[in-house]
Amino acid sequence: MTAIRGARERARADVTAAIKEEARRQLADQGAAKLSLRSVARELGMVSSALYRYYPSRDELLTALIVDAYDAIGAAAEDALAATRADDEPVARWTAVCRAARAWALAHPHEYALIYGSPVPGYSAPQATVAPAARAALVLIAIVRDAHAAGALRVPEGAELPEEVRADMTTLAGIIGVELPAPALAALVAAWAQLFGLISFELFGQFEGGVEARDEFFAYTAATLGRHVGLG
Amino acid sequence: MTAIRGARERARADVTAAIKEEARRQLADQGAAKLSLRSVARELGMVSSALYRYYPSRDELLTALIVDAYDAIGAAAEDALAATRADDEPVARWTAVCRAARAWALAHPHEYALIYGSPVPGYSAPQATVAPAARAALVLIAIVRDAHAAGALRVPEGAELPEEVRADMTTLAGIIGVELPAPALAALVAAWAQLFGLISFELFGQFEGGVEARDEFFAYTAATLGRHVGLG
DNA sequence: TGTACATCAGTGAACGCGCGTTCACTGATGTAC
DNA sequence: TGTACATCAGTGAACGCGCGTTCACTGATGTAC
Repeated sequence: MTAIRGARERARADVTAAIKEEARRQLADQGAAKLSLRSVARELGMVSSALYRYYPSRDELLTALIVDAYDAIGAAAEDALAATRADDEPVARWTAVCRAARAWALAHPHEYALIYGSPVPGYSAPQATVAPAARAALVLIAIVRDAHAAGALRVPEGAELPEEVRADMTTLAGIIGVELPAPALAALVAAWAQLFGLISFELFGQFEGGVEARDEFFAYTAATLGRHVGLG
Repeated sequence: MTAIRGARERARADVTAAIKEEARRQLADQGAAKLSLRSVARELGMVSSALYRYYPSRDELLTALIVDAYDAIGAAAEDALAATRADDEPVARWTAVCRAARAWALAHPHEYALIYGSPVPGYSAPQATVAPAARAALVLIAIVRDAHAAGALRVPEGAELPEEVRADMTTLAGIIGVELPAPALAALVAAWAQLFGLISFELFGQFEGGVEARDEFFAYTAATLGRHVGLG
């Protein structure tokens, strides 16, 4: 009876989801280091060993949360892009996406720290996290690719791109299937890292006592960053 | 007898240093999360409670390590600057300092993560860490200040600086006692965060599979960053 | 429709681990007269 | 120089905590005939 089997499977899916949800709640509250299978089980009124029917280890649960976090910030970036109009200035679209990423980070500091902070000790990210991790970056890439296709991308001026970096960028362009001049892609990769540097510094307290108008500072800097990538 | 009192005090200083040294060794090996008073004591052949004669709690020991880490990367930056010549191009001096910071981070990943990664859960940085934290940043500031004094600093082009940010930068310039136009200082603060964004992305594995020629990519990007700050 | 069997979610106890911190103590080192 | 006292580093036992994971089990849910 597929309907009855469906019932059992649905129950299983429900409990799996409840476990992940409670785990995410504790992650958001306390951070990854404090997250334990036992406390998740306790909160759900289960015995800790029961969780092993759903996740074979703490690391697997952590992986699920990491994937979710990458997906969440990726979705936030995608939504922000979708909310702009195709004929907005590229740099405006860029800034909108940057602000969305920052807003998500400020709203979910522990989840952000889980994916962009120091690696969790003893945990090494499995293959399953690679694709979700790229999601937010792909949104930035799309903006630049569109601008380039529309002939609205300036070539980044400055020093000659080193040969090895040019090779990396050519390979990378092939992998992600996007046609961009190597210097533009290099600038984009750098900007991507720099964007998260800004967010991390703010979130991890390095701006404390130096920068008070954080929203304005970020918006201004993100726009500057977009212009350095060649967006007008 | 000051000589005899000196002996007891010297012994105390020795043991204090040995504890910190062993703690740093374990931090470098395993990361901050795995660092425990008990294992430090074990390694030193002491009983765990004996450490409390030297550090009143684990957090105090952690604070000492944080201060040391900031001091170490600060010293690396200062040394790199001192190794350049005053008549080198400002952007070359800038790049040298950036590379030194990166080299230190690559050589001391766990110590780097302790100060620039996610905050340690349940630990809040005391006042004592503020001054050492600024040390590396002051080196970058000095380069830009010198260039400005020599009339060799371009004013960052681009959008008008928002009023609130201008105010922050004016205040900040006063605090650190440096005469720089607000847009230049804003670009500098942004570059500072972005520099550590680059280092963190590399160290925490975000470049995995995308950027292989890391040395070249970093050097190129650091130079570009310096030029964006207005160095020529 | 009814019965025998298989699946599988959840239980409860246990293993073995390591942690930070407190406390009463011993015994060596230093101080004052 | 010698003696009585104070300081203080280090000991060892204990408290109380929480963790991840394993394992034999019960009993309800689903399956096959």
